[in-house]
Amino acid sequence: MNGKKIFELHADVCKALGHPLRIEVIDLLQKKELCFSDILEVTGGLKSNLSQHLTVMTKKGILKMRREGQCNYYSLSSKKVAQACRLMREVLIESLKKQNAILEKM
Amino acid sequence: MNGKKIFELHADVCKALGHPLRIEVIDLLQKKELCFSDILEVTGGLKSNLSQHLTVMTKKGILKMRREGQCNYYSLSSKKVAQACRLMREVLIESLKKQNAILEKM
DNA sequence: TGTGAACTATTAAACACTTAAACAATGAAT
DNA sequence: ATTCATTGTTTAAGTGTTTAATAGTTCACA
Repeated sequence: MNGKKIFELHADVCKALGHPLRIEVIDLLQKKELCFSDILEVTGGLKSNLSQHLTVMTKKGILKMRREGQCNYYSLSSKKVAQACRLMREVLIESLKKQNAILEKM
Repeated sequence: MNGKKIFELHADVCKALGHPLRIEVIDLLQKKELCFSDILEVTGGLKSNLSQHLTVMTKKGILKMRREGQCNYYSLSSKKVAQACRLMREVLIESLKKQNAILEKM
């Protein structure tokens, strides 16, 4: 494997976290597996769009899908996804706090 | 704050991980702070390009920058960035293994 | 055969990436 | 003080990628 190839694959997986709707879905699925229409009900928006985003996340390996009867159930492929997401949320919070502190000094 | 606003900000921070060069930089900075030209030497490519990627990461709060003498030193804003990145790398590895297992069955 | 659940295809608009060139800011040499 | 080299940053243009919206399709099953 070319030395840079791993960075491409890694970035590709990370990219799957880089959309508000996808973050919201990961947040939802932290608690438990849900089917497509359950997710749609919470997130709102178009079915086709949600479907596309779920497909992206599944292809990149951060979600798993299982078909049962007429419903498609989605879940996180690993707890590590939720952990990584939580860590990045903390990075965000710290960054917002820092910005705020700077603003208050002005 | 609008309920969805946090997802946007969160996705924005995650998006900063979604590029091969930026993953490579995070990998490098895990060990220690480095100055621009050190990073450039390892990653290769154009300096203007690297500069832009570093600026993005700094603005999104995942890197810090410090000027010393004629050099700009970059470092991770928090160990959490490295941790999150490592977790996502593990998610990738697991996903690659799974794909491989599927291929071998064929 | 009709219905509910979800996926796929298409396209225009928005956004991100690369490249090259111009532009600071600093420090050293004359 | 002036000039030069070094170290990056900024800007602008062109290209490529991602996203949202719409419409159409598939599949299971009652």
